Amino acid sequence: MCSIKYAVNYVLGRWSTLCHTIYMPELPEVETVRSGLERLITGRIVQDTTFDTQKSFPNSPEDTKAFLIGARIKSIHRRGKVLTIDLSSNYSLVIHLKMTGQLVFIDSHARLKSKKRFGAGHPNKSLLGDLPDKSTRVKLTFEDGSALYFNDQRKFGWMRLLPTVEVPEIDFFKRLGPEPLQSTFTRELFTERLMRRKQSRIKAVLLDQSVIAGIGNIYADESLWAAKIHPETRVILISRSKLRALHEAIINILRLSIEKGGSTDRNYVDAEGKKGSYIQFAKVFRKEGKQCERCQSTIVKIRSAGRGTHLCPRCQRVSQ
DNA sequence: CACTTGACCTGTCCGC
DNA sequence: TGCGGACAGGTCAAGT
Repeated sequence: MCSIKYAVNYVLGRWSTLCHTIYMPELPEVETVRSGLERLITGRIVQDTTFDTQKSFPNSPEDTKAFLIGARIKSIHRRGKVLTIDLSSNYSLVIHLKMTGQLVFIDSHARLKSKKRFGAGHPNKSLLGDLPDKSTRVKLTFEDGSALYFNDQRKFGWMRLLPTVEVPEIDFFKRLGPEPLQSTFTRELFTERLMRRKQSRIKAVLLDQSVIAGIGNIYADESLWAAKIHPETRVILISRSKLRALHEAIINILRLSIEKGGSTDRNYVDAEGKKGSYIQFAKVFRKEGKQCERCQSTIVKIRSAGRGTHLCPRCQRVSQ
């Protein structure tokens, strides 16, 4: 699979290191996973589960099995980059995919044709091979023989099983900022959230999940390019009109990406039967050395907020 | 308070 | 051909 991908990218003249630097799930990717899972596993009853260690489930193995086995999948929600699967046992599975986490659904009746892989989607050979593989951490088997796998190469992701009523009380959710795609995320709310961090650099603020939920490295860079703001600009120095542009850019880019099924790789898109992926529309992310489509300057890559950060040095000036 | 660094991990690429 | 180091980046904790 890797070699196919390399060949395709090479032939298209779009060589990149896609094979190992895979797009991390941010809000649009997690939303795509959510809607896919909703369609595929809602109503199914968990028959059995296997999991690697306590790392996947801090609950005792006995509790984990007790609250999972026999439970029916009621509904699936997303908040920021986190998924919550509500079960009829009144427990919920809370899942953060972090960078390399995937949820793979395999239907019992047509194994080869209906494999659905969600998440970061690193294109290793297991996509064509069988699961579980060495990065499988959790497997849920349903009563009809279908299964959901949690694969996570780098093991940064986590799952928690806890009473549904306690889900909003976990620290992660308590700290989380507003959902940028809800109608309540107005320009006024956006400005108010940003102004809590007046002296900080805008990129760091956009990545801060307690300010706004769901934005990661890709969408931070893309939004800042769209609004013509340098990532290192301090919030207090950004003009009113550019803040307005940034607010609109965040919403429009996240929406477009969800429409495109997220920024995952070609294989994932094929598995979902969608024609495009958002990353093909990226203007700056991993485009260093290429021309800015607005002004033809060369896009550069710097480090900001400890992350690789892509920008057009002419369109996005530090203070203007 | 703002910012940086390290830790958590694995796989891949690059230079020697 | 092999090996070490850099790098990818979401989040939290600790240090400056």
